[in-house]
Amino acid sequence: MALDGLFHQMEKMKSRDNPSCENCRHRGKSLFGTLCSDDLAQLKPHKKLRQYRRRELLFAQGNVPEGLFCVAAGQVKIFQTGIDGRDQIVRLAGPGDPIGYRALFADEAYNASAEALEESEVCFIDRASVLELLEDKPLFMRRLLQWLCQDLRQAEERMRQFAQKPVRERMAETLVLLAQAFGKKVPGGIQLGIRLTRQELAELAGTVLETAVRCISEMKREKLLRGEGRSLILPDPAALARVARLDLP
Amino acid sequence: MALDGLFHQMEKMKSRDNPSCENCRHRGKSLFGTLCSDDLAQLKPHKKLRQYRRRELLFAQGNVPEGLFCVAAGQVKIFQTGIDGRDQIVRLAGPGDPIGYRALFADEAYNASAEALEESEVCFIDRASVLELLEDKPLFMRRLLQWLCQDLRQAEERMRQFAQKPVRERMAETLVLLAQAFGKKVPGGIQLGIRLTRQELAELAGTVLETAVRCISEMKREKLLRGEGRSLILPDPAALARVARLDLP
DNA sequence: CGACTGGTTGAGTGGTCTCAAGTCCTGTGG
DNA sequence: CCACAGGACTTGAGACCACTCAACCAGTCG
Repeated sequence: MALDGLFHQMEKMKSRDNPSCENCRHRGKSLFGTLCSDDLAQLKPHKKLRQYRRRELLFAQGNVPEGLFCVAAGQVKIFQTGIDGRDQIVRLAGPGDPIGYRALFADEAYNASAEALEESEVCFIDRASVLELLEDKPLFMRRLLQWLCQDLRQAEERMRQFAQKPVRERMAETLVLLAQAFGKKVPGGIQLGIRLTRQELAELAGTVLETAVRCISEMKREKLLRGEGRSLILPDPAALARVARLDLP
Repeated sequence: MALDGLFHQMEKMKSRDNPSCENCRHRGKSLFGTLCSDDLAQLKPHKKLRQYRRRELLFAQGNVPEGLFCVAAGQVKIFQTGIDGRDQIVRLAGPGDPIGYRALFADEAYNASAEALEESEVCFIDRASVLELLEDKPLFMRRLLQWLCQDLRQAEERMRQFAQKPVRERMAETLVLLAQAFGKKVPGGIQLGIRLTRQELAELAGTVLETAVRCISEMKREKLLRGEGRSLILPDPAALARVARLDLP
């Protein structure tokens, strides 16, 4: 009995521990890395952990932000839908990454949608609490500023790539960056640790499904890529990076 | 012509009268809109007004930021140079707009260059003073945050346009936005109040000189544009906006 | 088993880019 | 004021890249 009770207790703690940021292993890197335990405790009642299944929307383009999302586990894609229904993935968010903060702080409707790529757990903090944080904690705002600066640099960088590079190079770059961000070392290369359809790869690289497929097939023929079941392996990321003519790093 | 020259003269005198921000008519909208007169007075010794001639560089990609620029008069283009030497204009800055703040606050080298499009006067505030401002004035940081949010939205928006829209639509959009930002009403339409070469229009729209020229010629044939000497007139901006399939407003 | 989703390939077309003339402006120095 | 050099602009021809449409295959799930 006692044991059973203890076990039950542990289970509860696990699921309630996760929702608390104190022990979140992503805390250091995240937006909340500058907050002390007291701050986090204060934040706790205004925070909910939500579960999302693959394909489920966190929010949709045009909605009004009710709060701030922060990924605890899983992967989320943020994308804009164009006039003809074609989607463009703006960025991917993994554990520790905040979502939807731009619209929230600019006090606008979302101009992108967010969708879980896999089973995900996402923290949600209500609007008022976040804004309060912004008022009271200069370091929080500072961190937020850093985040915006990063995103802005990447967005401008990517804008230029889209304007100047052919699809093949953009696809190579996309794969290299995915490998850097979500890659796992496996014998014989780096495996993409994220589940994306060809359609989604196309939307990342800014092209169309068929063209993306052709690029990937071609790269496989050139031994720059290998397919392992559903996921891709990069035997030589450096070679791919040369194909991409990466100009920053 | 003569009128234009006079106007220029007036502009010059105005800005020569007040190198200090207190009376700057762009103060309200600018980054410094939240600062009181005392703050501005304190800032004064760390501030210099610099003159730039057309084509002159404010800073170059790769440089380390020494401070913050803020346009007092004139026009400045911010652009990135690609691997093959092709330039992409990231944005334009007019009176009241800050320049180079992203790199400064992210503590990185510039990843773009800035060049005066015409005779311009630009305020320069040294790095230490700006960072101090950031520490001491929460409202200043808040304003900065807003600015970053705006720029990020535009960058992401533009990224999608580049990925999804054909050149003709992007060029139409570019012209409409230029008209909104720098247009002057003249009999028979709106005239672009900014001096850009076809090359620069191409770099804004993310294409090549020849293609840009062809788009413009075509639009002239369709009466969507008129050329007045060097500058362009939009007889019917709304029609152009339809061509551009503007999806936000 | 059929419906469905995701992946793959082919054929054809049109949009953009490149290269290569030319012409039109404009600022400059005689 | 003119002449001129050089930059800015314009147009054409050709090649190629990327998109569309269409068909087909391989799993997966009810």
